[in-house]
Amino acid sequence: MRKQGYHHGNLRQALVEACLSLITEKGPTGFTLSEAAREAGVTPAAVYRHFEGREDLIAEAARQGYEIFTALMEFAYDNGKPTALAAFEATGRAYLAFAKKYPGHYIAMFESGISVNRTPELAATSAKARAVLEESARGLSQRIPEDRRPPATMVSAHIWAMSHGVVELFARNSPGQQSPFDPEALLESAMGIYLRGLGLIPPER
Amino acid sequence: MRKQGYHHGNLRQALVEACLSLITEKGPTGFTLSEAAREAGVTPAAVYRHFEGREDLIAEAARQGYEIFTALMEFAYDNGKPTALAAFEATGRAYLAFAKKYPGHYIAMFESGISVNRTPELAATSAKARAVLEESARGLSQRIPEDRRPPATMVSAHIWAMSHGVVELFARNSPGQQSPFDPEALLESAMGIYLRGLGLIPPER
DNA sequence: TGTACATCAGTGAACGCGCGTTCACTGATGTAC
DNA sequence: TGTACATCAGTGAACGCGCGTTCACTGATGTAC
Repeated sequence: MRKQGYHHGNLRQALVEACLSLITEKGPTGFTLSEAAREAGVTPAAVYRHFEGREDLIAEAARQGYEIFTALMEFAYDNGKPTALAAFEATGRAYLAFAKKYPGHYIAMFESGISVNRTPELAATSAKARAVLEESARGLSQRIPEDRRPPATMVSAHIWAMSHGVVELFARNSPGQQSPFDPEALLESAMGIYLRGLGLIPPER
Repeated sequence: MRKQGYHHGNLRQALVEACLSLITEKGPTGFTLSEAAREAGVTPAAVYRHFEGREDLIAEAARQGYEIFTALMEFAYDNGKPTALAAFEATGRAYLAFAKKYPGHYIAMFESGISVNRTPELAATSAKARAVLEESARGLSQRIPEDRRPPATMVSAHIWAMSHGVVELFARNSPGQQSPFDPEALLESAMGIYLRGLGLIPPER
């Protein structure tokens, strides 16, 4: 972000970071290319040396987000250790932690309207993220007797939807008032009830 | 939307509708006041006869959304008939149906970043909507033995988050590809597992 | 029923503004010899 | 080590554009008598 001479040194990344902080502040469509340039301490024209335009900039922010996201999820999942159940719960917590720690990335990824198929690279990165979630769900659902085992992709979708819903409705100081619930507690309790419903933890605590 | 003479006749509502269709197309911040005026067949200056500006217009769209939403939820809930469980499931389905049928309203309400406390009127309307959801959850959770009964507000929040997550991730042809799941089926199955986890429906189907 | 007049809801011209984008340019950096 | 030169990454001026907002205005409507 700091500029010492005529050459910036790392303008590309500085622009991505300006974009991220503007997204966090004003939403995915609430800022202009010129603003991002200004925040990076540079002329609007300079942006074109690195990106084709605003969309392209946001897409790169999203890509970096998926990169971080995947790493975090993989770390949390830890190849299903110590148990499939614990690993699964850890991914849920990691999802929330990511949304909290990287709000700009999160918005670029899930709220900006940028298509994941915009570039092959973005598609690949996001597919990898999804794969971790699904592998975690698969490990888990294998412990359910085969005849009443739901598809792992479905379980994964359920938890993803729940996590995303919690983030959107309760983790941001979203529509005006702040949340009446602690988002972590909310996700934890929802997952507990859900897993009980799957027969993976005993009905009585 | 049709203009026959010098006077529009119902410009205020026409503007709201233009706003809704633009929101659906381009997102909550992806259109201008002038565009909305144009779509309603009117000069930008005319908008100021009815609204203070863009935000005010969106807020009115959101308010109308909450109005419809509440009515739909109340109809689905039907005072807990025939059973608390059936009524609860009906509200879940109604949530999804609303999001599908009124995407513009839905976005104005939940994605536009318009604070629900912007005007007392908007706050009241949205509180009423939330109340229906909570009453439904309360009726349901009363059937759980008191010593292990979760707070109704929490149950309500869980279902709301799940529904919202399903809408955002799977009901829109959101990030690029269309959904791999039918959103109705996804919500239905998630709610089934969740309710089983609460001990409200038997463990084995 | 007809007329005069007040009110209302729109027009259209004007303004200043910031944006995106292009372009020839220039200062800084890297490298061949 | 020094120098010449190519390349790179930025500048800043220029442009046309559409926006938001204001204003005096005007055409349509409603109403009192």
